[in-house]
Amino acid sequence: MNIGQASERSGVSAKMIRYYESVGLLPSAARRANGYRDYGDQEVAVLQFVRRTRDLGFSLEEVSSLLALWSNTRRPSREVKKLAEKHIADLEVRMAEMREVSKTLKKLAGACHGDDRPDCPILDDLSQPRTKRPAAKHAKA
Amino acid sequence: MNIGQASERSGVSAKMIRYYESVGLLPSAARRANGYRDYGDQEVAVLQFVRRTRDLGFSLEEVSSLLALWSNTRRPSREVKKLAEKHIADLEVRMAEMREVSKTLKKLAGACHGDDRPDCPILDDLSQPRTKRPAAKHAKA
DNA sequence: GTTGACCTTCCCATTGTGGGAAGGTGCAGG
DNA sequence: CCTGCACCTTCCCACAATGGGAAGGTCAAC
Repeated sequence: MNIGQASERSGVSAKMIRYYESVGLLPSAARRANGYRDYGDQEVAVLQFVRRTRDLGFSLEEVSSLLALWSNTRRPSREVKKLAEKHIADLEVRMAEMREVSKTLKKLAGACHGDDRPDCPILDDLSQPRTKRPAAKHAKA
Repeated sequence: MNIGQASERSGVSAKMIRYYESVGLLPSAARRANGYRDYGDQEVAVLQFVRRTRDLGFSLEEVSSLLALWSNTRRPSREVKKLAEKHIADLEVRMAEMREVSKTLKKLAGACHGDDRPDCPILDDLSQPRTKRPAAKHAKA
């Protein structure tokens, strides 16, 4: 089947399928005489796996590792679990950072009248030379 | 003072100061005869404001709006509060997505022995053609 | 006058995705 | 047979925000 069909069935855009192939996440697809990529059910299954793994927030690098484990029938489940737990820990860290920020903002927003008047504790806080805010060293969130 | 000093005092890297200027977040800095950018306490205060606002996770576009409000003494605090609340809502959405994913992964990881054996509920789940997983439509996290 | 610490601009890489151009292919209808 | 449309191909650009680093100018101290 063509890439369009594979895209539709897997939920991965054609653009992304080509990209995944180009960065080596996926093996080079078979080509037909006209140069079109050709996919079978097996390939679609892989794409679906990638899609779901991405949906769970794993990076492409992690997806790559999971794909390798998936296709290795002698993998130790330990490896898989380790990746999952690392990702969970990652999520927890980011959620904690976000929770801190959210808490701070809620407190500030709660103290702001939010009317026509210009005085605003939010801006006041942002103007503080040094804050006692939890020092979000790398608050990506 | 030079950009290095301003960077140190504001906590914004020299690289970023130049970048912020280049994208119009900050006005063009004054230049000395030798072409070096020149900063005063006022500029450093702005940089600190940007830094703290970024630390709270606002995008550069939002920082830009907040800067404008900050320097407008006749702003309605309503505007500021609105931006803060939008950002809070944003965080809540992302945290909710992450929580879902985290919950799913914890359940799966909990069911995986994590030893030398290859059988693994995590991979099994990722292989499911269609999951009942909360359909994280755009789980960026 | 040389060394070293600054500064300048410019380009590249990151992560993952989409948009779009320019051109080939293949099928259906006229 | 030709045209049009839908599909495919590759290639480049853009995003957001940041860092790395090259090539070159400047300045102060020694």
